[in-house]
Parts: sequence; structure tokens; C-alpha cells
Amino acid sequence: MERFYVTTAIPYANSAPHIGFAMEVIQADALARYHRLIGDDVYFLTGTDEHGMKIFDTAKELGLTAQEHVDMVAKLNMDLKEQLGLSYDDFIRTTSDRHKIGAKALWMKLFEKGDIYKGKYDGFYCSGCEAYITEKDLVDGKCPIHEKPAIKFSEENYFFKLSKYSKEIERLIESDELLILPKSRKKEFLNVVKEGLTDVSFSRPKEALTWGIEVPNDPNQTMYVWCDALSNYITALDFENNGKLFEKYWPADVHIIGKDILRFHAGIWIGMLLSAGIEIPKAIYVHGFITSGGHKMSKSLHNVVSPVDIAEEYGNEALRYYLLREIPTTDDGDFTIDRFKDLYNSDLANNLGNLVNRVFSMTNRYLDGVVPRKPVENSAFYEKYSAMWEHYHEAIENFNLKKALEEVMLHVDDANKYIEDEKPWVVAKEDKEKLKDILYNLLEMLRHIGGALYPFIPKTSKKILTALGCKLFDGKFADTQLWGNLEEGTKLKKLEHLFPRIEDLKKN
RNA sequence: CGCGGGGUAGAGCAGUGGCAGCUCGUCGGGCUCAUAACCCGGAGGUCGCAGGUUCGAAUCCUGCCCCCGCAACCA
Repeated sequence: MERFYVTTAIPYANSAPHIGFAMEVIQADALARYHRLIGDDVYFLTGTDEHGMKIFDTAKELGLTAQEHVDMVAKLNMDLKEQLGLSYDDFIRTTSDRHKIGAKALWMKLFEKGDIYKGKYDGFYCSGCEAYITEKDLVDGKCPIHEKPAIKFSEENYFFKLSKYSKEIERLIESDELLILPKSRKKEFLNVVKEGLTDVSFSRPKEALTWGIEVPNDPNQTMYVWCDALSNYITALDFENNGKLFEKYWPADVHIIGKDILRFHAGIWIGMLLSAGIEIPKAIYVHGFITSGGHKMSKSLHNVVSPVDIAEEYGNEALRYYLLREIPTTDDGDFTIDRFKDLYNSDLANNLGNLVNRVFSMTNRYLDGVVPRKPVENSAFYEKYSAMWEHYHEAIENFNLKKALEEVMLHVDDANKYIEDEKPWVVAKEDKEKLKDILYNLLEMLRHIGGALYPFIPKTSKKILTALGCKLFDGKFADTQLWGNLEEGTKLKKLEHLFPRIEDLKKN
């Protein structure tokens, strides 16, 4: 049995969960479920990033303490487990004691290695933005948004010698020892690394950053986000004590992240691990962003989509389906409610739901709901479904979840065509033995389709398999992928419509 | 010379050298097991523009035009 450790990025706990993160955590969930399905020992981690000035300021505006504010937002994120049907094993909060202890331990490792040094940080601050801005964003020395002169400041803080590891990071990525998918992202980041990575600011004076983890060997400084947030992947495993989880699951098999934070993960995080003498993760999978009606989601455009609302109204299985099937796994995609309803009705209700319903209905009507004996001749189906599984596995291994799902749905179409071609309602009147063949084949198709859907829409998958009298995890997944495993004589269980049609479609 | 993504049927998209495809919509037909579902067929595209390479280009090269984003809730 192989072990498989998958993580999501930890979203910044400053506001309600975003649909982009919903997609990320659902992708991670699908991978985790897939690996459990093929028999791996899986550990799946998510959490929240809860420090930083922005959170501190937002809390103040809300009249809350920072802790109260992040407690609230963390709760919203934890509620996603139920709302999105997630199967993660652990949820790490960066304000938790176990995380703070781990982050400090990691800091000390880097410090003892001599990779953390004190330096001077020169920057600009705009009182309009109430934020630091970089020199290259300035126009005539002024902030382009507020047109106020930026305040130049200089402060002492700690730096991490990332430059020292630049060459090694380049080699690791080039050789795929650190696999970055998709390849285009690997290329993109390699271009950055080849320029040479520069040292990064690793702390802030306490007065500039009050809400954060104290630097262990300097009470006047607070850790900047890198050591605070990125470390979550190992602090959750109790790495500082070389705990059982760390021993068993590290290095991570996959970090799933958005394209905006690739350079932090493939650069800074890897550099930190190299410095600390800790193994590096095996792969980083990078997804894109979700637009809404072709535009970036923004409050001012009123096009922000809440994953929680969609899941509540249409069910989390439908949301999972949309995010995994409609949005390209590694590229940008679009979400609109019209397209969502469209896809729901055509794919889930009309094709999948209706297919299951008609097969069950015929089996009940013609065969008293009992699985008939296996047909003698079945090599064509054997081959067709072996091919399906092959393509399916290959797509998932390459982090193309959309393609894997498409492959399964292709077989849903195929099954609907098979019914049309064979016309079991006609055969029922003429040739009972032939009818048994047809219905056995159809039920067996449902078993395969139902099983393959598990990583993506687990509740639906379980409903189908349970109604067929099959178990998902029987410890012999290789067998369940073989054609003809459905057992004769099994009495089908009652099955409600899986996806009732959405009827309130607006006319465009 | 900032960087990146893109322009293919009415809409949304796939398609990296070999007859231009998918989903929705639309028009016509079929079927009655099924959730007004399913199946078959039609109409609809000079693949952003111009040039080049090639027996052959949506695909490779050059130039140009246009759109979107610079990254997740903040103006």
C-alpha cells in the first residue's frame, strides 16, 4: 500500500470562502478520494492562514479582536467540509499552538543553518492604501491609485538566504524531482529561477506587524508570512518532534495551489526545506482562476459567486461536478449560473440520472429487480471498459481531472445509445434470454460508471453502487475494474432520481 | 520593448501538421424503458487579419489588430 499526502494552500482568513478556493479544495478532495479508491493510505490536509496586518485591520473595523475575527472565518472554512462534501483528515490553523510551535522550530533550523540574517529593508508606504507598495509601482514617486507621495521607510528585519538555494531549486525542477504540473507552469517558473532567486524578507518589526508569530530568538520581530504560512504543511504533521504522521506521510506527494502562489511554493518553500534539511515535496499541481461571466470576480462588479450558496441550493455534488468538469483543471475557467444549470440538466439529470433511472426501471419491470446471469459473450465490453479505466487513471495521474470525468461521461452517453440500439422494451416481448444479456450489460456499465465517479461526486457514486448491491471499498479495486463482476441474483435496491431537473431556467 | 492568457458555428469551449469537433440553443425525424428525458439527421464556421514554411496549416514561423487579467475581496 502506498501512502499519499495531499495538501491545499491555506486561504487567507479575512473573508468568506471564495469559489476559487472551493475548486482547489474539491480538486484535492477528488485526488484524495481517488487514491483511497486505488488502495493508498491517504492523508489530506487543509486549513487557514490567519495572521497578518490585513486581518488585524479588518478585525478592528469589525469591532472584533483579531482572534475573534479569524475564529469566525476559520469556522466558515471548516463548515466547507460538510457543505462541499470534503474528506480531509486534518485542518490546520496558523493561530493554533501546535502550528506556532512548529513554525518557530522551523525558523530555528534555518537560523542555526546560518541562512537567516539581519538586514535592512527599504520600502515605500502609501497612507491611502495603508499598505506597502513596491518602488516599481510608483509613478513619479507617488502611489498611482491615491496620487499621494509614498513614504520612504527603512526598517531592520531578518532575511532568508534564498539565493543560496537558487541553483539547486532550478535543478530539482528541471529534473522533475520536484514535478510541476502543468508543464507550462514549470517552464514559466524555470524562467524566473534562471534569473536567480533573491533573498526574501522573513520578518517585520513587531510594531509593523503585531498580529503574527514572534520570532523565537528576537522578541522585537514578528515572522513574515513565509515561515508562518508555508510551514503549515509540516507543522500539521508534528515535524518538530519527528512525529508519527511526519514520519509516515512526509514528503508530500502533491501540493495543490493556484497559479498566483507558485513562485512562493516552488521557490521560497523549497528553499526553506533545503535549508532545514527536510525532504522536498514530490509535486506541485497548479490550477487557474475562475472568472464570473468572463470577468474577474469583484464586489464592485457584483459578480461574486458564493460556493456555499450554490451548494446549498443545488447540492454540493452538482457544484463539484461543475468545478471539476467544466473548469479546465489547470487553466482559467468561467462560472455562470446559467451555464451551471445547463450542465446540471444536460449532464447530470438527462444523461446520468435518467440513464440510471431507465436501467433500474426496466430491470424492475422485466426481471423483478434481480441481476440476471452474466452473458456468455462479453469481450467487446471488457475491452471498452478496460480502455475507460486506462484513460481514466492516466488522466488523473496527469492532474487532468476534467479529462478523467469526461472519459466517464462518454460512457454514460454510450450506455444511452446502447439502450436505443438494443431496444430492450421490444426484446422483452420476444426474447427473454437476450433481454437478460442486455440488462446485465447495462447494470454492469452502471457499476463501472458509478465506481469511476466516486472521486468526483462521491454521494452519487455511493447511491448507484449501493442500489446495485456493490461495495465501493472491498480492498480489491483491481477486480472491480474488470468487466462482469456484478453478481447474479442480487436484488436491486430502490433508487430515487439522482438529479431532479432544474425547471426554473431563465430565457436568455 | 513589463509579464501572462486569449480571438474556432448564435452562446460557451475542445482541438500542436492529414476530411473542422463537442455542449447548449435551433430545425426536422424516430422511440416509448426513462426525470418533456433518450436516439438519429439537418442548418449554421473563409478557425482575428496579412504574409511565409509545407504535398498539406486552426495547428509551425513573421508581422499586425483586438479582448482579458496581473490575482481572490481589496479600492
